[in-house]
Amino acid sequence: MQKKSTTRKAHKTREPLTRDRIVDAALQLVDSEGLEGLSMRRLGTALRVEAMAIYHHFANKGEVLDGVLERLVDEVVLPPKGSMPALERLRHFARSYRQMALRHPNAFILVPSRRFSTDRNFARYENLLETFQELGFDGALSARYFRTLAYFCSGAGLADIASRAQQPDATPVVMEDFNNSQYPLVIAVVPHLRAGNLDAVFEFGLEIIMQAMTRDSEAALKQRS
Amino acid sequence: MQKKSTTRKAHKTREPLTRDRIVDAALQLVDSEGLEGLSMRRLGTALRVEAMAIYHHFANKGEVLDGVLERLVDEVVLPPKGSMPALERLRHFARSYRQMALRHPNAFILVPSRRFSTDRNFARYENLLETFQELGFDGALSARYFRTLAYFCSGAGLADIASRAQQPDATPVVMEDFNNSQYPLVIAVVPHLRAGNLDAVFEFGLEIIMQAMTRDSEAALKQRS
DNA sequence: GTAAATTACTTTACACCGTAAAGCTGGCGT
DNA sequence: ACGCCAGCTTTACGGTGTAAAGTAATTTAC
Repeated sequence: MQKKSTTRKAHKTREPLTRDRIVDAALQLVDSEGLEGLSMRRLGTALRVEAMAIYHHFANKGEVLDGVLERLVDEVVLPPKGSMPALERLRHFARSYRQMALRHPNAFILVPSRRFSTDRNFARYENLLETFQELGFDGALSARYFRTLAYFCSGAGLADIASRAQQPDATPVVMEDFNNSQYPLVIAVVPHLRAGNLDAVFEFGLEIIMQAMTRDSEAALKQRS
Repeated sequence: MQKKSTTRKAHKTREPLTRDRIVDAALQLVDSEGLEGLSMRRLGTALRVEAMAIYHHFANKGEVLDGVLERLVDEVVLPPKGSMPALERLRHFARSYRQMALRHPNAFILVPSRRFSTDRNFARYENLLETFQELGFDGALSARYFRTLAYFCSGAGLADIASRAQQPDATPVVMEDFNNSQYPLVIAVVPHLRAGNLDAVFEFGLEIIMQAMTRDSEAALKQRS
């Protein structure tokens, strides 16, 4: 009752602002310019509006960032219940999480650092936890595996982004006189951490967690029957 | 030759600025006020100096942050080579990493998000990789386990910090009408993720990685002999 | 011993930031 | 027809990082 239909109202004036349009523009700005490139004034300019206009839709900049965050987590998909075994669904979830991170390297930092407890997000958790329940895990074990998977995925997202980001100022680690340096083990490892190999590194770690879950799931389901 | 002894010079004037003193004050400021509480002017005030004085020791604010970052990673200890088996040393390293995160919740975000490739840091990597080598891992496997452990630890640091941070504005998730809500699985899991239980959650995930390393190490060392 | 150079810091200034507060303005309900 | 008010703009304030120039003391050069 307090909010009228903002839908069909722009008939001859310009398109009015909406939370959606603002968050769209904000995410686009962050994707292209980086997190520090997002200012209320720049965001206003992108929307052909004065900065203060945004404050009629969001209380402050933090709320805009929360909107962007919500967009990001919405991109992560857990396959629907019947589509594949529970373990495979979790594996897809983890991969989807990582793909989201790589699509939004500048914005991703928001995900593990900004806390958000919206109702919608609780629903997401509930969905995920159903999958753990299918594996036979109780609350304690679900909590542990949920966090283990989340730790791994968010750490991988951050680290991979940092690995891929080539900052122009930094020394490009010239291999010329680095090859016979004092750090032979580093040299042996570096090629395996190039951008093209990070997928395999991620899959390696993910597999370790998945195998542990498989074992515990079999034990839990057997005991239960 | 270009830098004279800046050590004994303050005989009647005040203590002169040094990079160390600046980074000290910066870390202290971040610890007590948060990352966004660190500004060049506030940092100057803390050092009883004008903000611009700092620029005679650091090119810009980013370099100061890099200094703080260096301080943080210096707090993480890998036990010396003879002190205990390689696997135990890595376990201690992981715990030490986590403890550092919990000691500096406001500054920790710098660690997984800021890239830094100082010589000193390469030396640290080399040290760590020696431990993996002891386990019989080649470059590829070292790379994979190194990253898996790092992913897990940095993700855990971030998530635990976010979990512990109670922001005063947020709804304190009133359990009154939440208990018989639509999210029973969330309710079953939440108590296991309270601050007091996060140590156990971390150890759980760490153990999964350690056990995988143990298996692979035994296989690698056996094959080698 | 004096002049020049260097070092360590301050002063001033600029363009940007988030946002509080007040002003405008056109379409709507009555 | 009138007033309201949602949606946007204007102005302003105190903060930010830092470029550029100024100042004072110490060190160096001859």
